[in-house]
Amino acid sequence: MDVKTLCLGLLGNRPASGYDLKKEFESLFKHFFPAGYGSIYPALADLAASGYVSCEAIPQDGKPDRKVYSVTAAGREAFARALRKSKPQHKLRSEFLATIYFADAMEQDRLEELLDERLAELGRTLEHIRGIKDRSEGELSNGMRFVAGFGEALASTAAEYIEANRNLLLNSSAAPTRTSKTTSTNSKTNRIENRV
Amino acid sequence: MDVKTLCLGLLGNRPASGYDLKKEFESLFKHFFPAGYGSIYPALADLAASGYVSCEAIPQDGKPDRKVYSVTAAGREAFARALRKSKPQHKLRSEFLATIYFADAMEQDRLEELLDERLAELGRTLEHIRGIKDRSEGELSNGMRFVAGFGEALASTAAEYIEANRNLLLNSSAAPTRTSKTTSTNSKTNRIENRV
DNA sequence: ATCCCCATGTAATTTGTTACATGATTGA
DNA sequence: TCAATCATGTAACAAATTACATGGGGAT
Repeated sequence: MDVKTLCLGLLGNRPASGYDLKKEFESLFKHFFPAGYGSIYPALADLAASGYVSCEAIPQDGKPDRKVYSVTAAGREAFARALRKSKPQHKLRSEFLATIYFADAMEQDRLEELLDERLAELGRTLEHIRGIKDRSEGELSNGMRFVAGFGEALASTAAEYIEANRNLLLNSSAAPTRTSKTTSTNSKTNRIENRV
Repeated sequence: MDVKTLCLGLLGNRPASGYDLKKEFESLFKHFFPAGYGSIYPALADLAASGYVSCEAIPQDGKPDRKVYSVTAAGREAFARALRKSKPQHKLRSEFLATIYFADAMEQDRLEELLDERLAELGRTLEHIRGIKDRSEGELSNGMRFVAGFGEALASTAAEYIEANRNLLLNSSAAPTRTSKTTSTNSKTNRIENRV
């Protein structure tokens, strides 16, 4: 499942131009599968070359032709095959965590800065996802809702974890607090009233 | 912060061979910064060429020389600079979520299979992290504990979310449930009380 | 016997990111 | 006037993954 396959899948919902697809990537896929023009345009060219999509060029004035792509029958089959293909990955690559791993070798200020920046980013992610959910009330499919909720759950857990445990990086006592109902035994120390 | 920088940082704790570093990547970094020999060996060669590490080759019989690398003063400075460098990224690339996004176009069996496989993987991740924590009781630094706890929190949230919402992908009613203490009131609808 | 651990590396390939290249229209 | 939106693409670069290449020793 690469950018190419994803473009093919999105075109299955409705015909679109590369520019349109970029906007879709910016909206729902942003937090778990970002893609830029540099990936999308070549992907569309490849799909067209494989016969999985057809392209209609619509002339416009002042702008390059708007090239609208539609899935072909072969394209639909190829996408269905891709969905059946096993083992979709789920990969995290976090320079943030890698950096925090070396917290001992860092200055407090720098540490605070990193944690705050990450919290801010998580806040933006949450806003973004909620914005999508609000704006498109009834229009989301089950898959879309599931995915949006998943992103929301992960981002809020991450934020809560950072808030609950940042002191662990500054002082040198205490064990990590799980932001969860199972957190159990942190009675007085740092307990989080949490929830989950 | 790439594999090269991470190797440099790890060598700051103790001298090691490429083989040793691989094992460290397999342990604590596995879930957020995986790296294979194909990345590690070239990284060490680069670091040596830059003068950030020195190498001592220890002859062995039947095996290739064991090459043990140690950080130099220049290497320590370079690593400290890297830690001060701003904006460490935190990137997720999930084919899993991308696939689920198209849940409507998939068969139930396939969907179940994907969810179960993901849950199994999350279970393995949790076991892995807890194993590390248990095995190295007092030896973990604050940074390491924070990172391990972070991974644990994310993985368990993901697992709980999938379990709580898989029905959403099968039936066609209901809104996503946030895996949260407030989940409670799913009285008649499926409404979620949620939110952070 | 067979598999896993030890131990190193190179080369090809894949994928994606960033920078480059162009340019009109619309709204603040 | 300035920024944003619309609209497409190519080329260079970066980074990591995978496959290739080799081989002894020890445990089951």
